[in-house]
Amino acid sequence: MAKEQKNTPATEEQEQVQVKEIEVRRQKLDALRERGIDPFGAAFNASHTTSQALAEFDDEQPEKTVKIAGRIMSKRGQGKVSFLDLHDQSGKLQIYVKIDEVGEEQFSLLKLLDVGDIIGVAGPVFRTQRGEISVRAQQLTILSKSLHPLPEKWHGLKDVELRYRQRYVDLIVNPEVKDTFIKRSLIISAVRDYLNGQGFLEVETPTMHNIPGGAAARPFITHHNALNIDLYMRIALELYLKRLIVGGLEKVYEIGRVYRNEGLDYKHNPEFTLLELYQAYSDYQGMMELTENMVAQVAQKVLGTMQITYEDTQIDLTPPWNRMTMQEAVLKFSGVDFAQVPDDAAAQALAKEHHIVIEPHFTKGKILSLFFDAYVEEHLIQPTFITDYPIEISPLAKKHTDDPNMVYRFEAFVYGRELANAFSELNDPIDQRERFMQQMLERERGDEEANMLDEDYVNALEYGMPPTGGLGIGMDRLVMLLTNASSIRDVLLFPAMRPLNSAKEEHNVISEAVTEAEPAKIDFSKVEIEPLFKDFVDFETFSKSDFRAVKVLACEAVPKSKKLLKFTLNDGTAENRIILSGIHEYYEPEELLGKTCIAITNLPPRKMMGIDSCGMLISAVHNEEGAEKLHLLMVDNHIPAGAKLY
RNA sequence: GAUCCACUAGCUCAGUUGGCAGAGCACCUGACUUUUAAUCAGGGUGUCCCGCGUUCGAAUCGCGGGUGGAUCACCA
Repeated sequence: MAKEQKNTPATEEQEQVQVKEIEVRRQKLDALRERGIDPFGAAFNASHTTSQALAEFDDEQPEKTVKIAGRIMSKRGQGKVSFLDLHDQSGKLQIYVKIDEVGEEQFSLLKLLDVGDIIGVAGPVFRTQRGEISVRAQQLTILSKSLHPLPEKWHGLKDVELRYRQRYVDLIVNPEVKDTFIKRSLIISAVRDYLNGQGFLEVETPTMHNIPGGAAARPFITHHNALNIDLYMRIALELYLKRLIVGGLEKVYEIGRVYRNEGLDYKHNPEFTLLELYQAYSDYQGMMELTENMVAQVAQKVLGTMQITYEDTQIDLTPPWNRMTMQEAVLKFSGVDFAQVPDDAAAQALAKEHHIVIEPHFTKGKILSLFFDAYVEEHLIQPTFITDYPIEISPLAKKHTDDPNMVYRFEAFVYGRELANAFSELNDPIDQRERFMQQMLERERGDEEANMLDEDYVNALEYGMPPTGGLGIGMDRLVMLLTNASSIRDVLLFPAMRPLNSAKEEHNVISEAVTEAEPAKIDFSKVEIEPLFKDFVDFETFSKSDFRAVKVLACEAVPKSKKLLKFTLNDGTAENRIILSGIHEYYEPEELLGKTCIAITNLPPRKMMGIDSCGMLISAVHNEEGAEKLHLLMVDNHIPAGAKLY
C-alpha cells in the first residue's frame, strides 16, 4: 500500500491499471468476441504443413498460395508490418503480415494476438529480403486463443517438475522433447516390424489378473464390483503368453503396459511398457541372437547407426555382443571364484569378508547374484550377455542339465543396466509346481514379491509346452538408451507424479468418508443368532482344540458336489492340508484364493465325496429372515500360516 | 527410509554482513512498412514454498512442515 502511494506521481494515468498477463489475454479474448470473432474457431483445412510449404517452395516460381495452421511462437512487430513464427508438428514457417496486404481490419487483429495463440494463415509463399521463406498473409484466422503466457523463448521451461506435470507446455516450447517422443514411437514401430518380419504374432492378453505372476514384484490391487473380487494389475506378460505357446501359437509377442507397486526413481515408473516374446522350439541361445540382432537393427533403422552415444559414452551395438557366465563375470571383476565355493556356508563367509549384506537363509546362488550386483554390473558398459543364473532367483526358467542349481537364463547389460532378460522356459509342470511351492514359502517368509501359485498355468504346462525361448525387454529402458535420456521420465509422456495440493489432506478426507460410509451400508437389524450355550466346557477340553491360521493356496469346487469346496491350505508345516467345506453356495473358489482363514487342525480325517478332509474351516453363522447366512472367518493377511489361536 | 541441495515476477535467474524486492525475456504504453532472441523510449506486474520463532527489523538466521532433484539404502 505504502509503496503504491509513493509511486502515485509516476503513474499519472489512473486508468492504466496494472493487470496480470493472464487477465490481459482474457481482455483480448473479450475484444475478439466483441468484434464477432470466435476466439476458439472451427475446423481449418490447411493445404500444407509448414515443412511441406517450405519443401515445395521454388525460387523460380514463387508466390504459390498455401493455407497453413499452427501456433504462434514468436511475434516481431515493426510498425505497419509484423512477423510471426508459426509452428506445427512438422516444423515452423515465418508469416509476414503487411497492412497493405491484409487491410487495416485484419492488421489490427494482430494486437489481439499473442505468442501461444493458434491461427490459420492463407497467402502466397515468397522469400524475404533476408532470405527466409515466408507466407505473405492475406487472411488470418484465429483458431484458438491461448490464455496462458508461454515460458521464456530462449531458456525454455527448465523446471523438471513442471515439465513432467504439464508435458503439453514442455512439448510446445522444448522441441527436443517432441523429437524424443517421435523417436520413441519409431523405435516401438521398428521393434514390431522386426518381430513381424521374423514371423511373430502380436497378441493382447489381460492386464487384470486373478493371480499376478511372471515376475518378482508387488502388484497393484483393484476390484471388480459385479464379481466382488479383487483383481491384480499385471506385473508381467509371461504366463499368459506361454499359455499361447501351449495352445500352438508358436511365436508370439506383446508390447504392453505392466504395473509394479514400487518406488519411483530415474529408472523406475510404476507403469512401464514391456516387450515379451516367446518362441517355441527355441531356447535362451536363440533369444540371445534375437536380442542383439533386433536391438542393432532397430538402432540402425531409427538412428541410422549401431554406434550410439549414451551419457558421453560410446556404445557399439553391433552383434555379436560379449557373452560371459555370471560366475566368470564375478571372477573377472571381484577375483572371487565361485567355482571353488563348496556350499552355502562358504558363500556366506565370503559375503561377510566382502561386506555384502546377507540373511542367514541365503544360498550360494543368491550370494553369487549379490556379488554380481556389487562388483560386476557397473562395468558392463558395452553390450554384454550374462548367462547361467542361480535357480533361486529364476522360478520360471529351465534347470541346467549338468547343474541343478543353475538355470538357462541370460540378462543383457548395456551401460551397466539391465536391458533384456531371457531364459529357456521351464516346461516341466512337475518342476514348475515345486518351484511355485518354494515361492509360496518365500512369500510366507515375508517376501511379498515371491510368485503365487498359478494353478491354471501349471495345468497348461501339464498339456505339454514345447521347449521355448522367452525374452523380455523394458521398452522404456531401450528408448532411454537410444535417445540418450538420463531419466525414464524423459521417455514417458506423463510419468507418475505425486498429486499436488497436499496429498495427505485428501487422503484423510477419503479415509474419513470411507469409515463413515461403510458402517451405514451394513444392516444388522434382521440378524438372529443361535442362543448361547448354557453348558460350560472346561479349559482343558477347550485347549485340546488346535485352532490355526491357514492360507488358502488353492481352492476348487468338488466335482459332482453343489456345496463342497476343496481347500489346499498352508498350515505352516511343509505339507499342505486338504480341508473340504460346504460353503460353495456362499463363495466362489477364486474369491478365497490367498485369504488367511481359521481352521481346527487336530480333527481326525473325514471322508467327504471320497476325499479325506483334515480339519474344519471356521465360519460364522446366523439367520436373517429365516435364511441361514454364513461368513467364512477371514483374518488379516499379516497373520502367518500356522499361527496358533489362544 | 537417510543425507545433501533447491524453491524469489508468467519463464530463466541474481540478491553481499539481517536494513526500502532485482535483471533479462515475456507483458503493458508509444515509435518503426522485409524482421530473425528485431530495435528504440517509458512502465515492475511479487503469498521471496508454508508455519512458528529469534530480532527494532527476516528472502537472508533457528526450528518444524511441503514439493522437487541428487546420492545412498530398500526392492529386483
